[in-house]
Amino acid sequence: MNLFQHFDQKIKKIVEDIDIPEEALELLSRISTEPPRDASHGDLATNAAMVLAKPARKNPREIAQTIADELLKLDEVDEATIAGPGFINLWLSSGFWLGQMTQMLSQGQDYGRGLVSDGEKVNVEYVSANPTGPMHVGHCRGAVVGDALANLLQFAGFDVTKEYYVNDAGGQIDVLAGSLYHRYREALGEDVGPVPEGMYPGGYLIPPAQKLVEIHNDSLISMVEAERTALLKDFAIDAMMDMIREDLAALNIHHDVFFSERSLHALDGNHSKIDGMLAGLRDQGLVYEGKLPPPKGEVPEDWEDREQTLFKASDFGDDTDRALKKSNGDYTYFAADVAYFADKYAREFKRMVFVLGADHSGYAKRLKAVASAVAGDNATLDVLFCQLVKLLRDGQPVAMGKRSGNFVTLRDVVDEVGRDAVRFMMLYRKPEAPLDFDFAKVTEQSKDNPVFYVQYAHARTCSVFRQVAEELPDLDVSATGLAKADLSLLADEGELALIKKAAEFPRIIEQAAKADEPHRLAFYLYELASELHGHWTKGKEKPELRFINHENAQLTLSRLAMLRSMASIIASGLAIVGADAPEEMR
RNA sequence: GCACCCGUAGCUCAGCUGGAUAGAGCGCUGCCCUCCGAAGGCAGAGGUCGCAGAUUCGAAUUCUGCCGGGUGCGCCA
Repeated sequence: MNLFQHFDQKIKKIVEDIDIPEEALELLSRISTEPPRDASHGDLATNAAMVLAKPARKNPREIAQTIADELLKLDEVDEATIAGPGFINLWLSSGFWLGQMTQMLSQGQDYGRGLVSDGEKVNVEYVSANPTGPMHVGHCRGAVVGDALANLLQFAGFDVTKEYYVNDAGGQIDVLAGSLYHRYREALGEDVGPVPEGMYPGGYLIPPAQKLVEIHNDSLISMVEAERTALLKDFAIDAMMDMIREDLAALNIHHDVFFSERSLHALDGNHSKIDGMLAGLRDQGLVYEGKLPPPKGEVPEDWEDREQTLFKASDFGDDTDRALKKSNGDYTYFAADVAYFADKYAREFKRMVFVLGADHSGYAKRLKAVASAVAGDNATLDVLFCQLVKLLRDGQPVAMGKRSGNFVTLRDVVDEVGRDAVRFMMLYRKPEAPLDFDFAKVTEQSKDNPVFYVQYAHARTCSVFRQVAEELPDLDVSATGLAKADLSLLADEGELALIKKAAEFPRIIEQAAKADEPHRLAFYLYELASELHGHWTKGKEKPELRFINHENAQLTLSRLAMLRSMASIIASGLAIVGADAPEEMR
C-alpha cells in the first residue's frame, strides 16, 4: 500500500462513521486521496466531502469540516484545512515523512516493490519481429516499451513472462530459404548473378551461407527438394534468430520464451494445434463457412467472392468476421493467432499484453475478440500500440526508403547513441504519441537530455560519498552506519521536499503498472532528479545546507542517509527503464 | 467510405484515469561558480487546452458532432 492509499482508507473509515445515508456508501470508491498539484495545498488532498455532499444533502464544506476534525486527531496529521468547493487539504507531520524516509533506507532497492500483485501470472509479448533479417530501427520502440513494461510489472509484483512470437511459418520463410540457397550457391563459387527480385537482398545472409558450406559442403545441391528446403528453413530461421537475439541483447532485452508459430501448424498425428482449436470453436458456433462482403472504399483488384472459413469476430466487437483459411487452403496468420492465444490461456496467464506497432492497429479488435471467445472473463488482454519513430539527424529527417541498403538497423542506432539513451528516450513519451528521435540530442551531455540529467543526479550523489570517504574517513556510511542516522535532523524545507518527492515512488509504480504506462516512470525520474539538482545547488548559496558538514557528523550522517535513499530510488527506476545508474559520468 | 491514434506555450511534450490559479524542457530576457560535479541552479515573459454542444458541485480529461494530421482496411506476416 502506498501512503496515499493509507490515508484514503483512513478517510473512508471516518466517513463510514459519520452520519451519511446508506446509499451514499456506494460512492466511497469515488473518493480519492492524492498529492495536490500545488504544494501550497498541503501534502494530501481528498475530495471526500464533495463526493458525499449530494447524497447527504449537506453543504460540502460542512461535511469537510466534520471529516477534517476527525483527521486532525491522527498523529500523522499536523493540519487539515478546507479549501475551494470542499477539498480537505492535509499537512502531514515531519515525523510521518521521516518514517517514510526510514522505510526507504531500510528497504533500499525493494522500496515500492510488490505493491500491485501477489504473483499473478502475466504474459508480455513484444518485439516478435519476423526472423527474416536483422532488426531495424522501427522495432526499437516496441521492444523498449515492452521490455520496460515487463520490468515494471515484475517490480510491481506480477509473475511476468517475457515472450517473443517467432513468425517462422508462412510465405516469408519460403522466400528466406530461397534467398539463403542463392547465397549458398554463391558461396560454393557458382556464378549466380545478383539476388533475384522478390528475394531478400541483404548481405546478412552471406555468413550463414558460408557456414552452411562449411557444414554440408555441396551436398545440398543434390538433395531432393523437399528435404533441402526443410533444411534451409531450419538453418535460416536459427541463424536469423541468433542475429535478432544479439540485437536485442545490445538493448539489454532478454525474452524468457520464444514461441514458434510453426509449432502450432505442426501435426501431432493428423491434427495440429490450430485444427484442434478451431474444431472447438466450431462446436461453439464461432467458426463457420461463409462469404465476406468486399471491403468498403477501394475494392482490391483481385477480389474474389468466395465461401471461406470464418471466425465470428463480429460477435465480440470486431467490425467484421475474419478469415481463417487462405484461398490455397492454408491457415491464415490469424488462425495461428487464435491457437496461440489459446496456448497462452492454457499456460494460465491471467493477463496478457501485446505490444504492437501502430501499423497493426487494425488488429486490436480481432485479438480482443479471440480473447473473449476463448477465455471469456477469465483473462484480460491489453494491446499497446507504439506510434512510429521519426529519426532526425541535425533536425533533418533521416531517409529510410525500403530500397535495400537504406534502412537503419537497430544496431546502428544503439552503437551510435548507446543503449541507455535509446531506452530512456523511447520511454520519454507516451507510446501512442509519435516520437522524434534526434541523434544529436540524445548524445548531448546536458540537461536538454533527460537520460543524462537523471543519470547525472545519481552520479552526483555517488560523488558526495566519494568526497566523504576522503574528508571524513572515520564516518561509517555503510548501511548499518546510515541506519543509525538521526533523521529528525533533516529539517530543511528542501530536504523535506526531496523526501516527499521520493515517497511518491511507490504510487508512481502502482499507477504506471496498472495503466501499462512505463513512460510515467521516466517522467517521474526526471522530476526527482530535478528536485535533487535544485537542492544541491542551494548548497552553493547556503553552505549550511551542504550534505557534508565538517562540524556536525550527525547531521552529515542523516543527510547522507537521505542521499543514499535518493540514489537507491533512481537506481531502481533506471533498472526498470533498463538503463544503468552510473557512479560517475566522466 | 470505415476503424484506431493524435491535436495543450513560438518548438518538443507532461498532465496522476473528473479536481483548485493547466505544468516541464528548448528558445527568449535577466541573474548565481574562491565553495560537495556550473555537465548544474534561480527568476521573468509566453495559453480562447483544434471548434461546437452535452453530462455535473467541477471537464484539457467522459459522451456526441464537426475540423485538421497520422496509421491501417479479405487470402501478406
